[in-house]
Amino acid sequence: MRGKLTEYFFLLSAWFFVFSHLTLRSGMDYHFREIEDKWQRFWAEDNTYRVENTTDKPKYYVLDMFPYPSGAGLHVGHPLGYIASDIFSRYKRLRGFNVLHPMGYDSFGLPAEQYAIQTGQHPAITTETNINRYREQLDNLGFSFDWSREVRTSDPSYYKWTQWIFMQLFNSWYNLETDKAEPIDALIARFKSDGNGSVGAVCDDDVPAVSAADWASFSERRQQELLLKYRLTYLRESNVNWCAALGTVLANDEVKDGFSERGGYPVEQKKMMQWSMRITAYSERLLRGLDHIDWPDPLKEMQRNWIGKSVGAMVKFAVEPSAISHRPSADLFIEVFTTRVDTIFGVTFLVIAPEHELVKTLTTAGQKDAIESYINQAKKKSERDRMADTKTVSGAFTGSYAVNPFNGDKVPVWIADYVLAGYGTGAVMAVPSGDQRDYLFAKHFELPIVPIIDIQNIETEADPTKEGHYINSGPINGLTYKEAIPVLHAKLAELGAGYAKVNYRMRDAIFGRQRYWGEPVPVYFKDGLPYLIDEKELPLLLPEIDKYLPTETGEPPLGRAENWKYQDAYEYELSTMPGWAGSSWYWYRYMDAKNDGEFASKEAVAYWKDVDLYIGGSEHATGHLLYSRFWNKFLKDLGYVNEEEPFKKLINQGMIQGRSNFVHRLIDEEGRGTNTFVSNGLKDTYDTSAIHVDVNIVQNDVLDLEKFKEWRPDFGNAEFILENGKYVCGVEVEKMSKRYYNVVNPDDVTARYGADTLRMYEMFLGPLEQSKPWNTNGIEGVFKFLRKFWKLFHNDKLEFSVSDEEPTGAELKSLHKIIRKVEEDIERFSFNTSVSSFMICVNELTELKCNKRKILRDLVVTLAAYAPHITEELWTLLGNAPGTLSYAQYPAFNPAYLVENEFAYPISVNGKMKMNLNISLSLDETEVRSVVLSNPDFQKYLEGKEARKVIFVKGKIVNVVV
RNA sequence: GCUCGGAUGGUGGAACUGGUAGACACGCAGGACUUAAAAUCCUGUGCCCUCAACAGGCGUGCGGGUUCGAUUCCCGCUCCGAGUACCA
Repeated sequence: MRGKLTEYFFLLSAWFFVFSHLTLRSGMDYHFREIEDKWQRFWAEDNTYRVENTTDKPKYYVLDMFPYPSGAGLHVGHPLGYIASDIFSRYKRLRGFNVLHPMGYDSFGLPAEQYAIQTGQHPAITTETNINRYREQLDNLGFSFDWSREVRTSDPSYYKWTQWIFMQLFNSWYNLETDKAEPIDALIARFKSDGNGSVGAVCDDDVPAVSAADWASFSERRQQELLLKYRLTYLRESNVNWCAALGTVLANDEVKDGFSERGGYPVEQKKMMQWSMRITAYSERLLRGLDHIDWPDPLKEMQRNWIGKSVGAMVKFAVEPSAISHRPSADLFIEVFTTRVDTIFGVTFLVIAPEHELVKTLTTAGQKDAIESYINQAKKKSERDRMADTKTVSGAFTGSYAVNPFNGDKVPVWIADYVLAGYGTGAVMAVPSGDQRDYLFAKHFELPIVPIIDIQNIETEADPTKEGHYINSGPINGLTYKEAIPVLHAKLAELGAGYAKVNYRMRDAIFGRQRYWGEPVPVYFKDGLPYLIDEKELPLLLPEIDKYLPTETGEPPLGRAENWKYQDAYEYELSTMPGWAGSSWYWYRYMDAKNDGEFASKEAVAYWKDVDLYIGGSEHATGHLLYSRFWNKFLKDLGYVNEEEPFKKLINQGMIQGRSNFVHRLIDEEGRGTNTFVSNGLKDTYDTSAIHVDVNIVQNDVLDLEKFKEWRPDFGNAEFILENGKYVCGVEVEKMSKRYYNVVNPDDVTARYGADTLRMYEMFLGPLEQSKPWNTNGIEGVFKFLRKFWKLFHNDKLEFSVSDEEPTGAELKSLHKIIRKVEEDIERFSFNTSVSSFMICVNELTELKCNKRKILRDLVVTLAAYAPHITEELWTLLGNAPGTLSYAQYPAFNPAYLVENEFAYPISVNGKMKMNLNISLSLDETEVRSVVLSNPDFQKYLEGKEARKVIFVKGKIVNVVV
């Protein structure tokens, strides 16, 4: 304790030294460090931003995507969204809302585990360290988070409820009749009374028909097996992305080009028993829900594409028996999904995926070698290879034929890797006249191409249009597309050959990882079947293990836990939940973060309802944001929450890219680097190579030569060829990363300029949604602005001095312009323009030498959301109680102060601006017309010509047409 | 390939529903203050022509169009960024 205290004082005095040094150096009177420390401490001690769940104020929920606490700490790009959301939260508070603005950590994840593997350090320990560092950095920026509601997904008190939600999913099925999830008990009751024949449910494809009598006769085991086919989370043998190097399974969106997104290791397809989430049950609701939420259109579009709804039909093609030697049954069919049944008479062959289950059956003896070699070749191709040559046509004939149910034509069955096993039925009916891939395939293998529409042009490529009238198409000849569809659907039903069907691209989400640092799945196995542990035993704690690696037998790390058994008898599930588990419901936990009896109380959920504003990156479009909507809908179906959609409005903040600096090193004749460096403007006259240089020793692209020599002692005696006495560095925009020496730590910026400057500067940089490179070139301007603002309240002797005189019209006008502007800008998330307007306002008031209390008081409130520290300080200097600024009232805008009676009309001739004329705004069109035309200065623009027409827009423009 | 964004001075950007393009800031140049520097303040700064002022011409990626008037709307193109990947 004593040691800590001494350390504290030492640090404090060190700070004061740095601080007073800075002050003396710059001679400034705005002591940001002192002010910011003081108020950050005050807010923490005062619990200024603690929020209650019960008030008579309207609620407003502002959420940031919580961070994964990485070892690298925050860089200057991370806080961009947090600053915006903080400004918005503070503004809403000033508008009388009860604002929930929490923060927490998505603290389960791979990097901590990878670090544990390397160092043996428990991930919980490194995670804790990283969180503390993040917290310190966040605190430095003056955010108004209610830290009493902090959540950490890796904390047992939190993952207890993640596990609980998993249990609810396990205990639920999706009823298509009511179009919602329901308790599994209701399904069991149906089985008991009627069997499963009448049950409309989302379930596995291979569910057998079961009568009530069957069900009653089933063993416990068979009953459980059947139920598992209906549960919303279920075990399934699925093709997973297996990454041998990571010893784990990756989700589709974690694999890029056949390699793991993290680490870049090769990924192969492997069959494995996996927990899955039946998100497909919600496809339609996830799609429809997008129409009712205020999200950026590109983001919604991404989700729509991901869900990938297509309306079409299933059509069965009977396999022609003759050719097949070893036919297992008489009624063998190939089922295809098509969005163009209308082209069925143009089918000249079928194509099935190389992995299709019928491939073996359909291959005739004569084609066996060709098919096998093609399959082997397809297997060897990595996804990257397949992507690289989309133009190459490949495939093999099985030797079998199928029969077109509509006209009885025999068509050959081929295999080709352009047909994917995982989509639709893994088989397509090929219509070369209407589909370009089919067309290329037919041309390549010399298969027939049959035109089916009269105006179709298939000379050089397929024509997919639906215009015109059908030909060569039996019953639909002469009909248009619209007329043909009902005829075809009727025919399909009549023939028993198919039915209309809606297909989705989205697949069920795999919900398990062969990893340690994640939520344990609250399941144990008895006779090879999964059972939930008792709810009272939650949380199922993550056990200690000796090493964070898979076991020797290839089991996940949890297999190493000693004596880790349910009731000392049954094996627990050894995989853990994926990264997105904890983040799929966290916004509810913030509502009632400490509740030990529920994930959040009914009252809290009823009060806060949903997130009004969510700010985060668009990279989560098809992961986190889709899973969260899924879990939210599920929780609503069971009555635990009240809203169909969790995030009413969403804003994507752009990425802050790094801005790298280079020095240009002179190269000698042999191509070796020398000890001489050339300034950027002169580099083209020499042979040079560029070397990254730490951006922190560069200011406005000018290199600090001494610091450079210090930074790279190996260049301690470097020589420089300067331009205008300076060494100018080269510049490039790259990812912000340690290896480019372009990482800027917000702590360094706040040490130099303060948090208020950093906050305003990040906003000043440009529109929130836009990605932009970080550079500090303009930060001085924002810093100067704050000092000017401070000066308004102080006299020449740097004493606080405001006057109680009545404000003038000009002063009131300036104030009310900014009151309106900030209001408008914040509501449309245009924070950058507000900062400019604040500068204009302070420039105007400085010009007017305004230090009137009545003006400055309101200005302080208006600026409070952007620069909370300096405004708190001035607010108390103005005589208000400390801490009350956050809950003050945003000043009311009074348009009366902005009324003008004159306007400097731009006068243009033929649309080109020529001059300005001050004209009273009370004049109407004819009066203005005569004022302009009779103005002597204006005559010369007419050049003696007649004014043919005068366009007049009141308060805007006068345009004279000659 | 498809989908969605974007392109404005030396730089970041502004111009909200078609109405004075370049606000605000950085940078740069010049000046004041200072022994000097820092800080601060003042002036100028889209490009071209002009000694300069006045005046003029050009100008929002490129080419057209609609309009009294286009950075803004329409058509075609170029380039950059993001997402997606043979989806039947």
